[in-house]
Amino acid sequence: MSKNRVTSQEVAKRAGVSQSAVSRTFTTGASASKKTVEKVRKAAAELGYRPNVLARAMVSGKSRMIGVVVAYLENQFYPEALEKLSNELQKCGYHVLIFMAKQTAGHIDAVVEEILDYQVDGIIAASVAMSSDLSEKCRTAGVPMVLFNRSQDDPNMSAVTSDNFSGGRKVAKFLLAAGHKKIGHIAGWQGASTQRDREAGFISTLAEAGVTLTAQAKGDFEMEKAAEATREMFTHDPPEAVFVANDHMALAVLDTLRFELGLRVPEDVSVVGYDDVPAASWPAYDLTTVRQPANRMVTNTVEILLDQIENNAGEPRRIAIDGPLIVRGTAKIPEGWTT
Amino acid sequence: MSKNRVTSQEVAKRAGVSQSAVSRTFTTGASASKKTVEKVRKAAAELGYRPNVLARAMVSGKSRMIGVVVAYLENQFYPEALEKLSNELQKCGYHVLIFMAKQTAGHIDAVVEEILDYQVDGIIAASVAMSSDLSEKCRTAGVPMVLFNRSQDDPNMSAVTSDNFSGGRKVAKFLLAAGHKKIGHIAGWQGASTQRDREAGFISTLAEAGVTLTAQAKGDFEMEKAAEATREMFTHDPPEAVFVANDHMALAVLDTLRFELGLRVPEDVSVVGYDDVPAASWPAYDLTTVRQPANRMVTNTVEILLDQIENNAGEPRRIAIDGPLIVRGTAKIPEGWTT
DNA sequence: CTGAAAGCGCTAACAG
DNA sequence: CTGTTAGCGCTTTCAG
Repeated sequence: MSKNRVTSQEVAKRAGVSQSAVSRTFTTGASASKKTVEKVRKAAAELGYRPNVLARAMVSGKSRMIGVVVAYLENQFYPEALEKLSNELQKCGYHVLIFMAKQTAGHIDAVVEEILDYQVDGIIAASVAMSSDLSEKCRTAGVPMVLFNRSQDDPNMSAVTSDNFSGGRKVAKFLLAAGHKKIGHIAGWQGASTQRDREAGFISTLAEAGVTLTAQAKGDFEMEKAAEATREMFTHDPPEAVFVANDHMALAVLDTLRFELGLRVPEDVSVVGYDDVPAASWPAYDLTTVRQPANRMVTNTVEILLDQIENNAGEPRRIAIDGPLIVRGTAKIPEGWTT
Repeated sequence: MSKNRVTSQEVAKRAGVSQSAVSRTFTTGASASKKTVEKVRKAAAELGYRPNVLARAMVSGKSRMIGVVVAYLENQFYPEALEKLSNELQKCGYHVLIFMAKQTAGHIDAVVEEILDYQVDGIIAASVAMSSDLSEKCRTAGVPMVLFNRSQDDPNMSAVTSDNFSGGRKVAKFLLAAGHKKIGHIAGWQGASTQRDREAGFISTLAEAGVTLTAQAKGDFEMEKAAEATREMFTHDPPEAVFVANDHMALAVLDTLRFELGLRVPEDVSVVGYDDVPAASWPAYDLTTVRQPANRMVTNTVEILLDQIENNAGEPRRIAIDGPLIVRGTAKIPEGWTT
């Protein structure tokens, strides 16, 4: 039951070549004669040899591991993103070392330290806020980091998001076009840039039309809190329409409205979410929402990170990808609405 | 922008001790005088030193990484399990290297090879079938593996599942007690032990009561296929009740029944699922189902694996944890039914 | 193109 | 308890 990994040394002996010859045939970009390669491959196959990635990492300084920090796996958007991220990275010969973070500031610091201990080549921070201290630490450690679905003021931090401001605008325009006047907003966690940007785009566009929010509440991106916010909001002076800061909360809002408060959607109230998670398209919800283009967000994230790693491409980049409003059944559709 | 990691050597110099002294103060179970430890800790803190996990892994033969193979992240059961798994492992000082597997046989082999390349200390295979070849390979490599939510005939492979046979029985008894006679089953992928066991428990219990399935269809654990299976099943000779092999499919079945076929649940048809994923309790679905005790499954999985790793505990273990039937609103409740 | 030799950063005997 | 000495398995100069 002891570790029985075959070493390059053993392969070398069997192939009748030096250990470095073995290394060369398994190192891309190293030169070895056809004959040598052949002998080595044969011996390796017979022995079941595969290079030890960790040993390689030690000397090359490249572990081919990417640390991924995630916080909200209950929100369907993240498992989906994680899967795509992992697949994309796997395709490029990297692998994901995963870290669950609690949203408490201290914990994230600890988590990043741990990640760094593993000598990852890069870090993807999904849905977590990074202090400048931390990003500074990663920079001095020479480990590039890109924020996924969250952006930071820090100008030398790369970030990929959807265009949340524009998304907020789209929702406002849609609701306005439908003739809604009394409009509410159920917000996520204010510490999140996504929340702030969506809200800013939403409110400013409303303001341009002379409309002010009649109700506002915080759901902190949690279902239970969103349900509670809904109860409160609809007890007093119910709005005709609500923009919920993400789908995860919107599902709870919908359920609360329908099954607890006995309201009809969209007849009594229009609801719009954000993300377009899988559940948003399930008939039971059929949620009108703004789509975050997960595929493109992932592709861009990986591209930026690998660029940083492999080409040491200097400038941090921040990308905001535009996503469409997906019109479904939870919000009144403006007359003559197209697209 | 170059890697600037501080080494134990540098810490040693600054603390005025040998490099091994530094190693000792950071190695649990090594002895160093209070004084030395103090000096070293101080120097380390000033320099921001942290041990390089990979280097440590090289010499100790322990990477403190666990490879986790996952296939169905769309099914809410898995993100939940993954999160718990990762947290539990993190608590024990291990970290998760994640691998997405496609269900094609060849791909899994390749994936396991890659995992092994990273010198993981153990492997958790969630929802994937392992060939005996593969498990054999892991065994010779000295890397213990435990199957999560899937079990294999191979007697020297550890596995943790819920008691799927018993779960299937519970569903059958419940449906029978409600007086249903025409009963259908929408199955998952037959290659999965979970599917086979749930079905066996279900059908055999029905048989004991002299009841035979009036309809049967395959959904392969996919929503779209489950929806298609539902359409077909309810077009001809609709059953009064259906047992769907997991919640993920059951959600699609419910939507198809209600919004496409115009049937009322549970008035026209009773539906029971399996897993008790988060969405099952959302009011829009309110699905009656059998709970898989994710927490206990995870705890057991980690315990078995670490036991194997740290104590080289020989015998493979197979655990099937009993889960309760969660009675909610999608199935007719038998008169006088308790618990 | 190829082998010999020098480490990557760390832990684990081994003497003292 | 402490420093010295070997490596872990591999890539990468460096001579040939």
